[in-house]
Amino acid sequence: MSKKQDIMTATLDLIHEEGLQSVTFSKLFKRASVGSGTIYNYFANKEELVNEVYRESRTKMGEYLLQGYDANASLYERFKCLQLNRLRFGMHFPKRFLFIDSYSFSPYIDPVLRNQDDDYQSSQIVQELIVDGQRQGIIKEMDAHLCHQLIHGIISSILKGFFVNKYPLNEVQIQQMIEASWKAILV
Amino acid sequence: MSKKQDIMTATLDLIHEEGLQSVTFSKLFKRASVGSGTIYNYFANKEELVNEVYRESRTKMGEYLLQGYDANASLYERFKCLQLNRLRFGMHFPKRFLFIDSYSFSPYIDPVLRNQDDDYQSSQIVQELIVDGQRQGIIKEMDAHLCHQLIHGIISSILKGFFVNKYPLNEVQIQQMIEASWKAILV
Amino acid sequence: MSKKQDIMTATLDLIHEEGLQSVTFSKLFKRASVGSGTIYNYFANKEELVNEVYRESRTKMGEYLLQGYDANASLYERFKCLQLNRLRFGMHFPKRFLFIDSYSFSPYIDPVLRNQDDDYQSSQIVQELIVDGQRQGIIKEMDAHLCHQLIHGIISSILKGFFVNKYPLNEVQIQQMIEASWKAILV
Amino acid sequence: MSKKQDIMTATLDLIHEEGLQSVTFSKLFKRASVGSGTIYNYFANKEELVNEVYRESRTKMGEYLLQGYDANASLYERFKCLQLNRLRFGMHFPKRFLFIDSYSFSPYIDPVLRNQDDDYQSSQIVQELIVDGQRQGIIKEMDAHLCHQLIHGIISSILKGFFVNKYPLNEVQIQQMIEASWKAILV
DNA sequence: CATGAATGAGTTTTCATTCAT
DNA sequence: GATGAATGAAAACTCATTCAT
Repeated sequence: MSKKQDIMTATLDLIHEEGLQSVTFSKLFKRASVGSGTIYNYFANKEELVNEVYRESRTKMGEYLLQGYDANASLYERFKCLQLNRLRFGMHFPKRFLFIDSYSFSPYIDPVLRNQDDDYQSSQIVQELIVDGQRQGIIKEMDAHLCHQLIHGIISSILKGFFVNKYPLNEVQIQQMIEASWKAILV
Repeated sequence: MSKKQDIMTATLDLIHEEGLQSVTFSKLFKRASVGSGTIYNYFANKEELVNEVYRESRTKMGEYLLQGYDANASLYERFKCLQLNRLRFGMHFPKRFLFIDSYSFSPYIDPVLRNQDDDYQSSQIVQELIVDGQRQGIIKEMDAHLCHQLIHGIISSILKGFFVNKYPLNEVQIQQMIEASWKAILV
Repeated sequence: MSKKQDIMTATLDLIHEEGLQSVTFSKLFKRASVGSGTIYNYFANKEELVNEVYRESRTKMGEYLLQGYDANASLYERFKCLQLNRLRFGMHFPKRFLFIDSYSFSPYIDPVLRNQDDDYQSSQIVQELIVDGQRQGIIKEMDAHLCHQLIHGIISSILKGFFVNKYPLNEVQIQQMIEASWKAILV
Repeated sequence: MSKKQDIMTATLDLIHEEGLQSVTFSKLFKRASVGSGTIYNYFANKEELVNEVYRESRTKMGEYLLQGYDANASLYERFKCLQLNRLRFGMHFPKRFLFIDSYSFSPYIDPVLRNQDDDYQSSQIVQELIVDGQRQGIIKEMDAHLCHQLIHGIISSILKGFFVNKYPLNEVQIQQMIEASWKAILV
C-alpha cells in the first residue's frame, strides 16, 4: 500500500509543479523512488493513475467539507461552516484543491468520477441549505444549482488569487469573503 | 494568412475537445487540413503556437470586455456593463473563455502573456471602479485585488456550471448574477 | 515504396535467422537502415507488419506455382508441373517457403490470410487435377483435400530436410520425389 | 512434483493456444495456479522450461513410436506399425506433436535436444527398415534420409490438415495413407 | 518450498521536428 | 509557401527475474 501511496503523492506533486501534460513516467518514478514497472502493479496506465488521484482528492475534500457541521445550527452558522471548510480545505491542501479545480472538467478525467458519491453528500447538504433558506425567505429565489455554484465559485476564485499571491488571506479577509458570499445570495 | 488561421482555429478546437495535453501535431494537421511542415512557417514550435492562440484569445476578450463601456455612467451602470460583458463573452466564445480560464496559470503559457496589455486595460478599469466605489462609500473596504477576484470569479464559476448544463442561463438568471455580485461587494 | 520494401525484406530475413519471437524492432531498424519511427508510417504494429510479409509471401508463391502450367497437358504432365513448381519455389525462396510453412497455423497470423485468394487459384487447380484423375480412374479414390495435403506435404517435408542438409537435392532426387508422390496417389 | 507438472502442462497448453512467442510468465502463472517465483525452484529460466517441455514431449513420442514393434515381422508389417504409431501419436497428443513439429528447428530449442536419444532409437529403426527394404529390392534405391523424410513427412502433413479440420481421419483414411506412403517408396 | 511485490533492462510506440521536393 | 516521408529522442509499457517473507 505504501508504494501505491508514494506514487499517488508524487503524481499530485508533479501535476502541481509542472502541469498534467508534462508529468512523464520517468519523472514520476524518480520522484516516488520506485522502479519503473511498479506503477503497473497498481494502475493500468497513466490515465487510470491520474483518475485515481482525482478520486482520492475528491474523497478527502468531501470529508473535509463536513467537518464540524451541525445540522441544527442556524442557517447562517451552517452556511458559514460550509464556506469556511471549503476555504480551509483549499488553504491546507492547495495541490488537491487546484488539481480538482483544474481537471474536473478536463477530458482526461472520467466524467463518471465528476459525479461520484464521495463529496456528493456535502453537495446535497449545500443544496438543502439553499432550499431551506429560500423557504425561510432568507435566501433569494433562484435555481438552487446556480446559487450553489455561485457561493462555491466565490471561494474557488478567491483561493486561486491567493495562491498566486495577489493578496493575503488572513482572518479579516476570510471573514469578508464569508460575508460577501452570504450577502450575494440574500433576498 | 488563411492557413495560419486554420491552424489556430484547429488548435483551439482540439484543446477544447481533448485538453491541451492530448493535442498532437498529427491531430492538428488533419483537423486543419494542412501539411505537417506548414506550421513551421508560422510558429517556431508547438509552445509558440499555443501561446499565440492564448494571446489571440486574451486580445479578443480584452476588446469584448469594454464594449459599450461609458466612463461617465453611474457606478452601478459601469459595474453592470463590465460584468455583463464578461458573462456574454463566455457565452459567445466558450472555447476561448475556457482556454483562458484553464491555462492562464499553466506552465505551458508564458507568464509574460498573463499580464499582457490587451485586457490589462479592462483590468485597470475594474480596479479603478472598485477604488472609486470605495471612496464613495458604496463598495465595502477591502483589498481591491481581492474584490476584483471576487466579482470576476462569480462570473467564471457561473459560466462553467452553465457549460456543463447544470442550469440554464437566461436573462432572468443573468440579471440575478449581476445583482448577486453587486450585493456581495456593497458595504 | 522502397522503405516499405526494405522493412519487409529485413523482417523476412530476421524471422529466418532468429525466429519470429526474437525479431525486435531495434534489430529491424538497424537491418533495414531505417529510422525507428518509419515503420509506423506503413504498419500499425508488429503484428500487421508480419502479416503483411506473410500475405506478400503467399502472393509470390501463388504466382510461382502456376508458372508454365498447361491445362491441356496430360494428367501426369500437369501433376509434375505443379509439384516441380512447388519444389522449385522452396529451393529458390527458402525464407519465404519456411516462413509460410512455419507460421501458416500460428496464432500470430490472421486466420483470414490463411485462406486468401492469392494462391487459392493454384489450390483450385490442384483440386481439379485430383478430381479429374479420379474420374479417369488413374488417381485413387479418396478425399480430394486429403490427397492434396498428401502430395503437398511430401514436397514440404522433403524441402525441410534439404534445408537442414540432411541430403542433397539434385535433379535425380527431384525426379525421385516427383515419382514417389505420383505413385503414392495412383490406384 | 505436482507443481512442476502443473507448470509444464500449462506451458504446453499456452504454446498450443497462442504460440511460443506470446507465452509470458504471467500468463503461465495464472494458468498453472502457481506463484511467480515457484518456477525458479524447478527451472533456471524460461528457455530451460521450454526445452524441458520439448524434451518430455520427444521422450513421450519416442516411446509411443515403438509400441508393438516386432523386429521379426515382415517389412510391410514393420513399416505399417511405425507409420501408424506416428499417426496415432499425433492424433492422441496433438499439442505435443505440433509443438515438436513447429519448434524442432527453432533457435529457442537447444540443438542438442533435437538429436536426443529418446526417439533417436526409433529413427535408427526406420533407417534400418529402409536399408533392409532396399537390400531386398522392395524399396526403391534412394538416399535413406530422403526416404525417411518422405514417409515421415506424409504423416506430419496429413495430421496438420486433420488438425485444422480439412478432412476427417477415420480408419479408412488412415489405411489409405499407410498404403500411399508405402507405394511412394516401392520400386 | 511457495509466494507475489518490486524491479529495471529491454521493447514498443509516440510525436515534434527536419528537409528534400 | 506547402508538403509529408523520414527521423530519433523520449515516452509508455512489458516481462523475466529477484528476494524478503
